[in-house]
Amino acid sequence: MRLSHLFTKTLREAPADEIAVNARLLTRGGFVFKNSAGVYSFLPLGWRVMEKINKIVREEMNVVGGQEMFMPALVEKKYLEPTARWDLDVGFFAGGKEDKEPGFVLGWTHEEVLTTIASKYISSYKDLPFAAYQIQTKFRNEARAKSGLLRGKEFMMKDLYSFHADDKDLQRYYGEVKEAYFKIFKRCGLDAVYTVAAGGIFTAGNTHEFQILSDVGEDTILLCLKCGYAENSEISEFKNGDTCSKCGGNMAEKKAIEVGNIFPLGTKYSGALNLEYADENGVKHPVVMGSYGIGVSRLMATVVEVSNDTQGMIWPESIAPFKVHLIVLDNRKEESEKIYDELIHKGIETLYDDRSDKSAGEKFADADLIGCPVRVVVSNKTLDKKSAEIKKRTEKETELVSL
RNA sequence: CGGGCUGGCGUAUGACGGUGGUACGACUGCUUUGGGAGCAGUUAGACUGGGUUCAACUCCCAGCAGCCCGACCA
Repeated sequence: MRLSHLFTKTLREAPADEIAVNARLLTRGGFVFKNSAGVYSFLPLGWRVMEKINKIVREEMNVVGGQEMFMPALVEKKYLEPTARWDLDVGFFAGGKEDKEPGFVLGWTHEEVLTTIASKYISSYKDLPFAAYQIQTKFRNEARAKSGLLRGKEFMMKDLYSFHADDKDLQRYYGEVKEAYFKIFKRCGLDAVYTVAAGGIFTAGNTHEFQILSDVGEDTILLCLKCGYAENSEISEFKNGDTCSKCGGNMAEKKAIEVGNIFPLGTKYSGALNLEYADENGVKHPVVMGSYGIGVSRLMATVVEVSNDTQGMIWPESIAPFKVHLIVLDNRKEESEKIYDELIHKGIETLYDDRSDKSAGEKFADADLIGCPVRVVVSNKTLDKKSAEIKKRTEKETELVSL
């Protein structure tokens, strides 16, 4: 991609009304555009990052047998009435202007929708287990959108749902998804803390969250500094400084960003929506379910929050919009075009700053802001030595490589 | 949803209640290219609606919007 063709531009200053680091940097870099509070567009650079994250998520979901699908954003009343979730004050209700009552809600979760679909196809123990997921925009009428992309009214989520014959099989699968989640966050450059939490409006039992330690996080967790056991403060009986009941270590209170969560749902939804299967003896049982979410847009913002410096974002290679940011100085276009073609030919994703009306300093500043892992400079200075200069975003030193 | 703060070009600011300026940015052209270049030209602003006043960007009220705190929260 040539910077001269990219329709977005970097901004020298962040908008006055963005405080959160993720929103300031993503906006300045031209990754996102705030349309309304808590409602963002993903611009070409931001969408590339989003799709890289989604690709990682897909790969790991497929490893645990997740079947990708796509469900409607418009969820009709009849789906949520059986579980008494239609009247919850969570979603944006939708209907025609002349309708007396809204007939739909913009989907804020899809347990009921998929359970209803599954009930048409699942009837025997032979049909179980299975798991399906989607990556889709979710809509929640947040009373208070905040912190840039960390809490929005509209956001990207990966939601996986699993269906089992019994609780034992659910627990087996739950463990597999847990491991898949750790891999996803690791591949995105994040260390997640597995945290015991409350079920909220999804289940009566405990659930588990994946938390990324960060002072801007809105969750507070109690984390054992020795064994890593963690509980969300909303259910924890630990206090800062207490002794860990698992290993005797020290429990520390930490702020964290919740990037994922997994729920052993049991039969709450299958029961309400008549999703049953017949066992080997022909006896019917409700299907046992689990659901598993990752806020993928929040994940992107979280990476920015934990990986940046005064100059800009620092993307891990796995999700960077481009691997290489190629800069040409002194108008040495002929040479830089050749290098660009070569990089593209080798399949190396390259953002090429071919602009001839920008100063060297501005190009460097933009490269630092956008935060691709490797910067390559071609200039009189490097070409005199028949070379190009390479610098990693995470390092200060540059090195010359011959052409 | 309760509370607070804020509301003027993209950003930062100046103007006593009396003709809305300036700097940076952005745009056009030319000259430039190793850390946000130079010259010239251009662009663009008082959230909305009421009220007070001879006169409102300025004061008052309401609404709206944004941010922040809290409540809430897959």
